[in-house]
Amino acid sequence: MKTREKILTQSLKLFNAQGMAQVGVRDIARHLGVSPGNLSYHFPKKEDLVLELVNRMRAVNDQCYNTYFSGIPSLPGFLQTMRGVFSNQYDHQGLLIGQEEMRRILFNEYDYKAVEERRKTHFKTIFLGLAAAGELKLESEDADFLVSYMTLFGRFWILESFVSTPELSKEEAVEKYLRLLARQLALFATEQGKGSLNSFFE
Amino acid sequence: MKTREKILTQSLKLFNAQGMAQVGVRDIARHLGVSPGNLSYHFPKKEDLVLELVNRMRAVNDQCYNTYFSGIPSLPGFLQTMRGVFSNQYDHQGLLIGQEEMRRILFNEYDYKAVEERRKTHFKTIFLGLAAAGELKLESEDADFLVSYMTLFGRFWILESFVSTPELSKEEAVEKYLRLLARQLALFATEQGKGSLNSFFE
DNA sequence: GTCTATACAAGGATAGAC
DNA sequence: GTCTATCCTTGTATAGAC
Repeated sequence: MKTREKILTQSLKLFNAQGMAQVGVRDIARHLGVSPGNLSYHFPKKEDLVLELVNRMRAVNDQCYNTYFSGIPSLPGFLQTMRGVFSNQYDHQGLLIGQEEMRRILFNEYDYKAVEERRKTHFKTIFLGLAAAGELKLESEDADFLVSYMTLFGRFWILESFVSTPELSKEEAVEKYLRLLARQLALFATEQGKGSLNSFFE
Repeated sequence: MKTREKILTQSLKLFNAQGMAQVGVRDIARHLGVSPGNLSYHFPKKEDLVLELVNRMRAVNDQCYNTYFSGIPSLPGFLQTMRGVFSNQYDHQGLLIGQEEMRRILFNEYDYKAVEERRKTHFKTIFLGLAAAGELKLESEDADFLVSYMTLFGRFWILESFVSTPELSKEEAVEKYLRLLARQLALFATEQGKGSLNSFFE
């Protein structure tokens, strides 16, 4: 494996274990048996390293969503998609828990506002699609309400999990929050949708 | 005002403006016209300073909840309480946004698990009280579901607000997330409860 | 292109004089 | 209570070996 890849792999491992702020470039270098300066060569700033990891996480998430959009809208399909997303988020917990740092970096890098908007329309499309498919029954501003729920929940379930129930395994945590999400969706589900949800967890 | 108080006031101001990680002890000292060493005298570690600010925030929050418990359970009462809590959280945004740092500190300081449990039973008591008062209609595990919702939402609405809509003023942000909370509660409200909710926002 | 060694700046923390 | 001086760690930059 190339050094660059090794750095990324090892960094993520350390970030997940100790948090971004606690892991210094010297730590990473030591774990790899290379010099700190070598890190600087591959990633001039620690930010660059983090940004690369964030981009990879996002790429996997996007793939999950794309798979969803390539099929027929359904609640089980959506939950399966979110299971993939949650699992991926869990694998990058170190980045997500270091919220502040990550936010600062992304803020400088992207048109953050645009990314946020895209995220929202994304979910709105999904929910309206589920309504059209007869899975959800959405009145007046229910779709926007669900979008608000989804953006907050989808971003912070993992932080909540670590704060509230740090003893859970990855599978347990993902399933727990997937069920909470399903329960929320059930509040807006048609009879058909409720059947879909029940079948998903069997 | 004693130097100790001045330090706390100024620190919070700077933390809110720039984030905990971005504000150094030297910055705080310079803004106060005292030496960095003087800060160390009053707060040996930066952690100690943060911890004191967190404790004060919590004290105000507890006061909000105590006021609620001293009255008759009602949805408007609860929302009013949460408006106070949200407002207080907003005033301490710097601490809450520096999630990682704060969590590390609290983890060492308290029996964190116990605090989390207390928080949950707290909300459960509130929701069961609202059900008993005829405001909410809770079946089987609805109460636990709402508690899960409330702990996550109550902790992360402010982060979500800054990520998602950083342009909002304090009042706008607090009202926005208070309405989202109300909307969630409305999903479990009795006819009486729905009336209560509507009256609250008029 | 890849890596080591090393220097520098900035931040938290401490000791000791006043 | 307050200050100065100093130490240690961490992120960052670069000169130069291979």
